[in-house]
Amino acid sequence: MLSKYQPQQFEKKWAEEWKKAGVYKINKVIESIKSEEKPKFYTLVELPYTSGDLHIGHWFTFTHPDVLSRFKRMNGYNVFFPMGYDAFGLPAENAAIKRKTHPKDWTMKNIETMTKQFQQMGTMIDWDWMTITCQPEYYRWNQWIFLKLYEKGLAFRGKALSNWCPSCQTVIANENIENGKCWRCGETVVQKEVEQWFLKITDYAEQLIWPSSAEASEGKPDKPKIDWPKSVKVGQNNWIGKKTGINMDYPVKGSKETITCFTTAPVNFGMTFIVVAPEHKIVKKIINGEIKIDPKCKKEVEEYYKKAQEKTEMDRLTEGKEKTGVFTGLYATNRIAGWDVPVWVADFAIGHVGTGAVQGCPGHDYKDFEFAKKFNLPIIRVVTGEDGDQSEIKESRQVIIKGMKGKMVNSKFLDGLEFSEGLEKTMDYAEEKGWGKRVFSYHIRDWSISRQRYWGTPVPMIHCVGCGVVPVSEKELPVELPYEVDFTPRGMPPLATNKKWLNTKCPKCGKPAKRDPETLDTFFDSAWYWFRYLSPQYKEGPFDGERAKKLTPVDVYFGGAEHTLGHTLYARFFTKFFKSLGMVNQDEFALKRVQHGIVLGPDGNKMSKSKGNVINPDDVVAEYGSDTARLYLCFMMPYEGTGAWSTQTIAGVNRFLSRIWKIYQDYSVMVSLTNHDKNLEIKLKKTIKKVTEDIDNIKMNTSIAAMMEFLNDWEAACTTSEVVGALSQQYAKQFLQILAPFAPFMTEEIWRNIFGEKTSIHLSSWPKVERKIIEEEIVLPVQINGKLRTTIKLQNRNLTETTVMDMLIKDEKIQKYIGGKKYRVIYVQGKIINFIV
RNA sequence: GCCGCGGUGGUGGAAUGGCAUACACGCAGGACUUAAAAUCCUGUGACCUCACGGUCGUGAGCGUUCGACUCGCUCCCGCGGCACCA
Repeated sequence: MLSKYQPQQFEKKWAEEWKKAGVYKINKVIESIKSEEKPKFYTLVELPYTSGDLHIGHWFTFTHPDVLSRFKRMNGYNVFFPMGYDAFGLPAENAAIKRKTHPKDWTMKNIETMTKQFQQMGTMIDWDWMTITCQPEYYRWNQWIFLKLYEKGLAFRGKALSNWCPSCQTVIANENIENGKCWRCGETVVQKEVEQWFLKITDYAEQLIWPSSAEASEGKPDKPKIDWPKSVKVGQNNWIGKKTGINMDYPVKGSKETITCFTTAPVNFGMTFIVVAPEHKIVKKIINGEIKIDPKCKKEVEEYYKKAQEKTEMDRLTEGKEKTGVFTGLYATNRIAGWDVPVWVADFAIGHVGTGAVQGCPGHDYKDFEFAKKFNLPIIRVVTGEDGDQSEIKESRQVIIKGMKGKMVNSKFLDGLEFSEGLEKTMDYAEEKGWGKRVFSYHIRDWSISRQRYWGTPVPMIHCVGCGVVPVSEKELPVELPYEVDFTPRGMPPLATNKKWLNTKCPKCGKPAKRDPETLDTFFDSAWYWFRYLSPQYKEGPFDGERAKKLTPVDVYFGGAEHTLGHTLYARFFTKFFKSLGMVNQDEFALKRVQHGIVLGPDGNKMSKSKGNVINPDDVVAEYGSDTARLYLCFMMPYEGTGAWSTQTIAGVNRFLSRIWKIYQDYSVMVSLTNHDKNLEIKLKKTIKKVTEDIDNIKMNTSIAAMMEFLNDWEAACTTSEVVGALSQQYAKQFLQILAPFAPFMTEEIWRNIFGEKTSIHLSSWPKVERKIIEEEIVLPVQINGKLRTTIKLQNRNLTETTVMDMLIKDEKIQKYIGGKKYRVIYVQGKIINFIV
């Protein structure tokens, strides 16, 4: 009697068996790196946040990496696929406040439930090898790294206008603002001047720029190939925002002042005014009387400055697009064009962007144009070379924009030049004359890492009245995060409320001093965690350098696209910093980056409790088992894709596994196979090849499709040949092996119980891939004038054109098209034949 | 506005420049059943045709090619990122 496919009967059993036998022990990986017999493979998945809700999206994220890891292991790699949790952070603290519990208790409980759910997945993760960022064993090294950064001048205390979330009561990073709102709570972010800790990521701006693909491929044979998505590289480069330009100096008439404007395109022959930001030093000097101007103008400037102060930067940039501004009464000299331009104050200029002053070229820039139009300033468009309307160029090198009010100016300066050449010449000229200096500018800003909240790594610094800011000595680490703290929002850092913790002695002078009550941004925690994964218990440093040498860089890093501008950039920054300290010798921490999409609810919406469309992995496992869930998640769409969960498709995938189960049941009753199907064997070899290539390229959906196709053929062969199985045991086992990374439980059950194997299928070696598979028969498409008209069966794909032509010329159908006409033939051996009549 | 990615059946999606729509879902018809579920078989891009067969067809339009979903150019639409960035 053949049994039905009932995964619930054996999945738990194998999970326990694997654990008992230590099939997935990382210790074994660590032992074998010493011998260097096997190549290493480091699979990394972004460490999940301990939200407590494990939803099917987590499974989706982890299944593909698990399949790849199992596959690599069967292919002889020493695979390192560790796990950890991102356990500090605001959501835990907010949840604890809401539930009247403690962030630590809440977090640790979540880790427990999440781990249990994860374990059902049947991943090859070793759950005894974990890294949890909220534990002192981990954050102690955050503090150590912070001290190193401080030592190198890369961590500094600064006062800056910062993004402040009034609801979370903390500073948040630029990268974590979505449409002017806090990424975690959705509250509108305001600007507030706050003193805080920064990391000088700007010092690494140049190093963090991804080389163009041309530069990257410029023969560096010793360097490994870095394969990151274009979207990430381009996105990060835009964020770093390196621009070449020039700082132009404009002397202010009747004073010793100079206004410097940064520009990437010095269109000085179209420049008709200057705008300075309200924060500009010129404005301060006007207000304090250092620069004398017309009293009426002064009054207007003062009022405008006051109004601008009341607005946050966000208000200034978002409220309407209507330009505002006032004239200062001052003029500055545009020495290149040879005329004076009025100086205005306007809040569309921002103090910290460029030099805080804009040279207004309304003929070339849209916002300058708007400003000029509103305040009736001249608008000149510079036209050179072949640009613009030729008839007007004859009159002058500069032409007024059609329909715009303005003035015409003659200049021989740009004669005969293309526009871009004109810009170059202007820059050269300005530098030569000492009126300007070429500079680079970057968009990226220093990384604010202070958080005025409780649940994070304490900043290992002490504030002493006499000595100032003093670092905690390395020996004193960790500065433990105290449990007893009032962390409800009170407008001050919660740690400051625990006086016992706060008050300490200055390490320098020994007098009473206070600890820094701030905590580190959790992106600090995740900027280096994969190094800690190598040795979670290591006590001599953040990680074991020997292991880092053997196991890093990461081979594939799986994660979300939302971390393009935050986490992955910080992680690259830390890697380069570690390299500068000699701790590692790699430029990039991950050779390949793969980004997952999102599993939507069955209704096509993002899963959320309020919509009631959340798919719980536990329910799926109860209904179909883990193998089906895993297989479905791999089959439903490519890893990068986003799509809805389908209760119908998963039933189809379950059907596929049932059919496999059934076909293997035959082997338990089979005595001997008399009629092994040679054709099917060739199909299997092709399937093995396809599956091997596709898993390597993380195209799990098409590898499953290939296996489905094979099963269809196999079943068909079983009925036609009237031989149970149709495939000898040797090959039936191979098919089971290529399915094993996807369906670890079922394949193990069959491997052991039906084929009687003594060791796990997951420790077996991947079937050999045959490079050249000789097919007994192929079908060649025949085209007439590029259109498919018929096909022809060939004994093999290596037949010559003459042979094929001999066969075809007799064909009636072909004769219908080519009979009596002139034609020529294109024959691609084994692929296609095309008659051009 | 700038940058990046995409547009293929009813649906999810396949196709080193070489048979477009693999695989799956759904749907339709059939077998089994007293009946249903499950399972199995057949069909399934559109249009014309009783049929054999033919025409059209990968967002639109040009182009390169014996041959284009794939390469080039010009548009249209959708998604994502950045942005009063000087």
